[in-house]
Amino acid sequence: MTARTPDSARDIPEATVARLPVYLRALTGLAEDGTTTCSSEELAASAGVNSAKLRKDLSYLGSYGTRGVGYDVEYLRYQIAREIGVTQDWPVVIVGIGNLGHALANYSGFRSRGFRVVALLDADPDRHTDVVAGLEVRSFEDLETIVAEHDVSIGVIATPAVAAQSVADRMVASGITSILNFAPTVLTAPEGVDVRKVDLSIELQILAYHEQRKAGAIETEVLS
Amino acid sequence: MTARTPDSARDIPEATVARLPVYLRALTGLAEDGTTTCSSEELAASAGVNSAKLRKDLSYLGSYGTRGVGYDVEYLRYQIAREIGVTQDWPVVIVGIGNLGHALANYSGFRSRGFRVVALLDADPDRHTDVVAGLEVRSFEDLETIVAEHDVSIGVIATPAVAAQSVADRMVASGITSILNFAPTVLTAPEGVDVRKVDLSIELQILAYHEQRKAGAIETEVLS
DNA sequence: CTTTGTGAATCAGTTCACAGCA
DNA sequence: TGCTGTGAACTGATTCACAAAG
Repeated sequence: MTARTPDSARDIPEATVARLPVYLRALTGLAEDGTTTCSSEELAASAGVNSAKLRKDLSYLGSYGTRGVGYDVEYLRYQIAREIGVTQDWPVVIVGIGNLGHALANYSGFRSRGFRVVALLDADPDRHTDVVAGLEVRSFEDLETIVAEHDVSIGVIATPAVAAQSVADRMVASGITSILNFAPTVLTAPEGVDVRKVDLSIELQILAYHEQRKAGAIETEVLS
Repeated sequence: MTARTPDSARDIPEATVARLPVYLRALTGLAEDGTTTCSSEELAASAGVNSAKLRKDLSYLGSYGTRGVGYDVEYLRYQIAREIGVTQDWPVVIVGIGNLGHALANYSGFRSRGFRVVALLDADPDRHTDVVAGLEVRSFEDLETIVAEHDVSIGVIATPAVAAQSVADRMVASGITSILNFAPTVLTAPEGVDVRKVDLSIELQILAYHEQRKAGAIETEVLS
């Protein structure tokens, strides 16, 4: 056993991991503006966080700044990209090519950030003639073949809620170990398989909650 | 001043607020299955959380359960819906009718959860002839009129990143106080305006980070 | 006897404030 | 002198474990 855990084996807090992509995007923006160096204050402003949090977050990756100066934009950008793992190319399959699946297939932000959509699958044979984002929509039955062929470890679910769990089960069986779920349902997956969800209507409901309280506060003000 | 803050003025932790929509969905599912009563254990399982957390969350709303028995599904569902504010109808405008805007306009989960899309706006005149989800795509210039006419307080941004901040500014100026941002950029808004973001590629990047570490762990195992 | 509702304990995340280095 | 990197203090969220209620 070495005294220090080597390389990228340090454990980074979940909250920090969730912000690294934001910093990466901010740094890309600064680089495009021709900025070569930035302080924690400037980068924090572009990323929409406070500078103490930014510095603490970066400290989990290592000491990539220079005291009295700041950070080299390009160097830091590379270090964060490497830490996240987006310097390599991740093949991805999307299952469920309805409105949302369409939008995801065409989303350029995946391609530009190290993700390559290798296949679009749908259970409905009527969709198998479609070509979306330059890819033919294929049968869900082809999942195993595609996963094996392209060594896919990340799957995206954009099916209706009722189909989502069975799609997830089949993904796991075929060897996928990370799932991004857009279907409005809770998925269960075995230990070792990561599931993240994006729920469009939940975010709106959270806004509605706060909006309702604003209205309440105004009423209270008027009454007082 | 009363000793106890009245009605819904109690303050509920942010983490709890974010889970209430999940409980609401789980309860709707149970109700559809014909379940009339459930324990915290059962509801927690449907929502994908542990039962202690569920009970603590519900305790912020009030005492809606019966000791020794559990919760009445329909009654609890209504109480949570009321607390979130989705018993009323929230008019919403969507700006940016590209692939994602299309998908959002057609998303049935909004309608069924108390949100009514009253207008689709786009800056591109070529899109103004389109009809999406039964609504004509209108000019972004109509924003103020529509917000005033329908008393809109929630706006959804699905434009490219470069346009997002100016759309947000214009929304705020027109009276919108809650914004859901799908554009991959950090928005700034004045005090009193809530902004939430949904970033499709950030979620994938978080999965990639964990996926990369799994691969690393396997390598370490092989070496040891 | 079962299951809720909740103080107390624990754990994670954020902010503060300043020592240490360029 | 200026800005990073980080212990220490603080704040918020989660989990535990049990008293209170039906």
